[in-house]
Amino acid sequence: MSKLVIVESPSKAKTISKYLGKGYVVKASVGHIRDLPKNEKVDQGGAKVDVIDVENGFKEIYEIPDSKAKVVAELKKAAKEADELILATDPDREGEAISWHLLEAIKPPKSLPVRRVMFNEITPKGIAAAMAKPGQINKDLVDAQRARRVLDRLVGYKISKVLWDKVRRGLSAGRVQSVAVRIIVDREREIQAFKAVEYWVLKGKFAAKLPPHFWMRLTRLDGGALQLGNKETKRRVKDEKEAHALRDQILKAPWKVTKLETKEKKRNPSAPFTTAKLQQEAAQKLKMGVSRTMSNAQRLYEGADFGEGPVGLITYMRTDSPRLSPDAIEATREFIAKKYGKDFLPAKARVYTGKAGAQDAHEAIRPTDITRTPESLRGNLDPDQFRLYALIWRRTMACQMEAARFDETVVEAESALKNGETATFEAKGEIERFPGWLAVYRADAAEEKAEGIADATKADGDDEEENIGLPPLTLGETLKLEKLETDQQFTKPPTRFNEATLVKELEEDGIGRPSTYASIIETIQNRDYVKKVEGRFKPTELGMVVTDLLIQGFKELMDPKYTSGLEDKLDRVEGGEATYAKMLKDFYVPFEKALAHAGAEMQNLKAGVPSDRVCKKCGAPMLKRIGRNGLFLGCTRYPECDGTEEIEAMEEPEDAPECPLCGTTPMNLRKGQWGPFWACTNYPTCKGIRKADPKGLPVPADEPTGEKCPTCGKGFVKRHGRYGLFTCCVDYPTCKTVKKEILAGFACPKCGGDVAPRKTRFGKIFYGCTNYPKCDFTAWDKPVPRKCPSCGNPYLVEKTRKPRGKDPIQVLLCPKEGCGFEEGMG
DNA sequence: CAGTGAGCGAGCTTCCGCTTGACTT
Repeated sequence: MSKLVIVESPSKAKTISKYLGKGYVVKASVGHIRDLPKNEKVDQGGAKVDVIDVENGFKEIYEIPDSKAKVVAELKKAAKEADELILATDPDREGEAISWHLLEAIKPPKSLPVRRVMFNEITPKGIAAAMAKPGQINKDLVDAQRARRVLDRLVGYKISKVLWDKVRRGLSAGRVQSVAVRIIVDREREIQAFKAVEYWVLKGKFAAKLPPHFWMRLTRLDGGALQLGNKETKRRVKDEKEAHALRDQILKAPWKVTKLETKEKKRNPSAPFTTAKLQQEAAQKLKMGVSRTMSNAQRLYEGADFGEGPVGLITYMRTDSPRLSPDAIEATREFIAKKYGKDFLPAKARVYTGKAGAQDAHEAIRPTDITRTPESLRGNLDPDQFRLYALIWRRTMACQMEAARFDETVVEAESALKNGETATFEAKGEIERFPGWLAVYRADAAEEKAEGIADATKADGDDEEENIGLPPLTLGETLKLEKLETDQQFTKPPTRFNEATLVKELEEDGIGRPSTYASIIETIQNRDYVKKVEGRFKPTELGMVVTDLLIQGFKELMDPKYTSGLEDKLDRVEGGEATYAKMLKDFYVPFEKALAHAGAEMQNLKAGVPSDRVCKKCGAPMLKRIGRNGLFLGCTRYPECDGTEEIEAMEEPEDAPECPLCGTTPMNLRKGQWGPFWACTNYPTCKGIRKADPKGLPVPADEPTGEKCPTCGKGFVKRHGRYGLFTCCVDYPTCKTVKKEILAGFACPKCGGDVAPRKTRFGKIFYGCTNYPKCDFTAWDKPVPRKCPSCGNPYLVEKTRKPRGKDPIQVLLCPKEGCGFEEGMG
């Protein structure tokens, strides 16, 4: 007999199993095992049963989803064979609920002792300490999770239904996704409302007694700070005239050093990585997207095999805490002392604590063994994982090292101008006195450049700062102004969010969790609320309209601060100050009112909502409406007047084609019955069109091959069809002559006929014999006429393999069952 | 290939968080 320990993650189960040794069986729940049913339930009589019984204390139904049936069955079986059940799910709200659900699902006999154990750190010491003081499930924490779950379901499903009714079926809304879209919409509006302000920057090149020459900027006029960036200040050199007048005055004035100050400045290292910080840094320095970062991190967490079974290389990658275990701090300090010397080690360990709202179930993301340097892993990891590991290793090392120290010198030169104003030039110079933690980032700087890692020392500091080499100077020393430059500048609009900066924003407002950041980004794009333009999020017209409607109808929920308010309420449930039912009732009463109001009053895009546009045909106002092809403007007098207009011009790819009939360029991208196509700008005078693929990219024109069609005598062309390139008669499809080279001469292995690409009714492409239905040969992947060197099968197939975190690769493999032959392509 | 918007109304869409593999017409 043994004790059954249940954790959430299979990898964690492996590690803990190793630490606990004999007498324990460690298994994983693989996340949540029960959930609210996805759809409405009906009882035996066919009557609807509420998943959440609002009238009855919000009593909810849970079920085990099909995908989890196997796991639960296994856990049940293991529990039967155990003499003790130890629930060791994560030490947070969700983890507590998983433990409770496990008990409810496993229903262990009364005779089986059940204990709840919390591992705050997966180290031998941490686990031993946790096992020594087991407790029981905290029902208040479970209730808080239930309340969170039920509230999210009520909000998500009920508001989504309102959108189906008012805008379009299939749309969705939720506490997290709708606010994420709102943040992007708000930023877009700021950008639209932004008006650039002109300002001029004056820079002077000065010479002192000793070289080198140095540049100073004019920073103040009559003591008032000048505008030198987006930040508005008292004084602004507003145009060329003013800049040039100032220049004339400055050139005539005498200059000397009026201030010379040198101060020591310290720069401390950043805290260890949380999920959000890792995502930001990986985006900035490795140009790695959020989901790629997470899958690479997952691989590092699951570990690599160095011959003694897999070893996890980093701690858990979904965490909101920058906390390090005492063991890890100790090990890191030891290693720093050994590698860099005592000078680089602060007298006391640096301690990082999480934000107040953080759930702190896991440590920061750090290497499991700090002595495992990136160098020692080179060649054992694939490039992405290596770069990510190096990023994590350095950040962890640096966080326990001494501050970097600089001497910062500020120089000022002041002079009274002829017009009575006092002008001040200023420059800052910086000299490094001690590198401290920067040493970690410098070590292999050259090598990393080759690997495409941006200069890591810069990102923690400010890019704006100018590093000017100042000459030795003395106070009162005369300076010669050798050159004066005037630069026209404009204030810059705010930038759109990219994946990492959006996550940063969400994290700061407490919206979403480390495990969901990547999926939030996916959802808001899948729903067509936002799309990426040059890697940054731009709301679609749909996203803006839906956001506006939701703000009208559900103001509180759409506030970025809503989630933090919710957290406070959940804290009260966790603390036993409020019950599950009370908390939900307080939320639901006003919510139900808002729902009813929205149902009755919310504008309906199908019926049309007023716009500020006027019909070009008849002058009547136009309505913003939604149809099969998205949003458009339609005349209020429809059907008497059928005037319509585009709202959102389609994204025009840069290489707009030339009209094949009249040569006009560029053509317009239009939406037609069968998707986008290119139309001549002179329509309807010229009716030239060009094909476009579903994304709106122009399909290359037909290329004459020089051959003659044997059927009609006209020329043959290479044409880009739905399934790619094929050769056919120019008159296709009038003349249906197609050259039989669809699959590079590949003959059907069953009947010797041709094989052509086909589409299933779901749109998926497969390859089938042209003699269908007489011959039923089909293949999912593109067949290649090459005999399998392993089993002799008459053909191989081309397949794209997508290794996690890596770029997809093309491979050739044998389709025959059990053969397994595979080779890489090019 | 220059569209889309009332009319009938089956059965369907959708949330957030926790965690990893899976097998299509």
